[in-house]
Amino acid sequence: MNKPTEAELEILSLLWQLKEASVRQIHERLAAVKDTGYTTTLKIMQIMHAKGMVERDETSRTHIYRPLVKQGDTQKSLLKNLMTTAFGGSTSTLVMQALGQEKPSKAEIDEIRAFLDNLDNDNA
Amino acid sequence: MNKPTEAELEILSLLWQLKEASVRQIHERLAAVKDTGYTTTLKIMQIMHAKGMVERDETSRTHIYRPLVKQGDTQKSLLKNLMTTAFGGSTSTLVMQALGQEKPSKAEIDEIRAFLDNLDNDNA
DNA sequence: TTTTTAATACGAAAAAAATCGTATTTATTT
DNA sequence: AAATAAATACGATTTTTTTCGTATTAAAAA
Repeated sequence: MNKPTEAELEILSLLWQLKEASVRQIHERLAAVKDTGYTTTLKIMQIMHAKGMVERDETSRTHIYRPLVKQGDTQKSLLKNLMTTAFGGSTSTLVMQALGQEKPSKAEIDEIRAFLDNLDNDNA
Repeated sequence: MNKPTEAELEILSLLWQLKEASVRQIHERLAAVKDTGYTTTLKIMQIMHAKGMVERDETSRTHIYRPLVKQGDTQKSLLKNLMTTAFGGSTSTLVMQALGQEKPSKAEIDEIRAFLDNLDNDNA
């Protein structure tokens, strides 16, 4: 599982969200946020395709891209990496930093509580 | 707050842990894990110094480096970045992924519970 | 049909990051 | 004192990532 580059991740993230998209669709969203050229977006998506991170439907002239790498897997590996490099391996430090970031809603908090209860049961 | 590169982060991480260290000390730990040359480590630490990420005591021949960027701040900004790019901004998804990674101990779980309780109080 | 617009392909350049070799200096050992 | 070892400085190279220009092709509009 090869780590996506920063630019690749931005695009992957949009693909996960949209399920599928053309280069132009992706580019428009990127351009709304950062200053970048169309062919740059195109090229990175082509590279991702060459690497097998995405597939594309070429039946019509405008190719439609879909993510091949699973969001969960990528999240997992990036988190693991960050955990060891920046957090000295401490799960709880990472989790608390994340929670402190911006207050999650009550619903989210409860969701996490339930998750913790489950973990705890397994422990006992 | 400039994002450290991957190689810089590895070194920073060791510096946070050790509080201070010579190039050789850092290099030995790095070399235990990955295949890398001494001058490479040196060069990166010099670059970090030039960028103001670390300070160094040059009074003795062997320079002693100390981190200038705070671990918490760096963690925060890296997490925030990861949260938006890979997690579509969802705190709870990130937290649960992290928790699922490898089971935290009961102590850690309780620590996180307490943290959640606090958050929840503020909400109410 | 001609022109214009919108898409991909592709290579090359630019920028960023990492690696390494060599010179030089300082300390330590013989 | 001479030889060896261990450190920094620094430039150059290599590798990786990002950006972009230009050619070509296909569709749409005039």
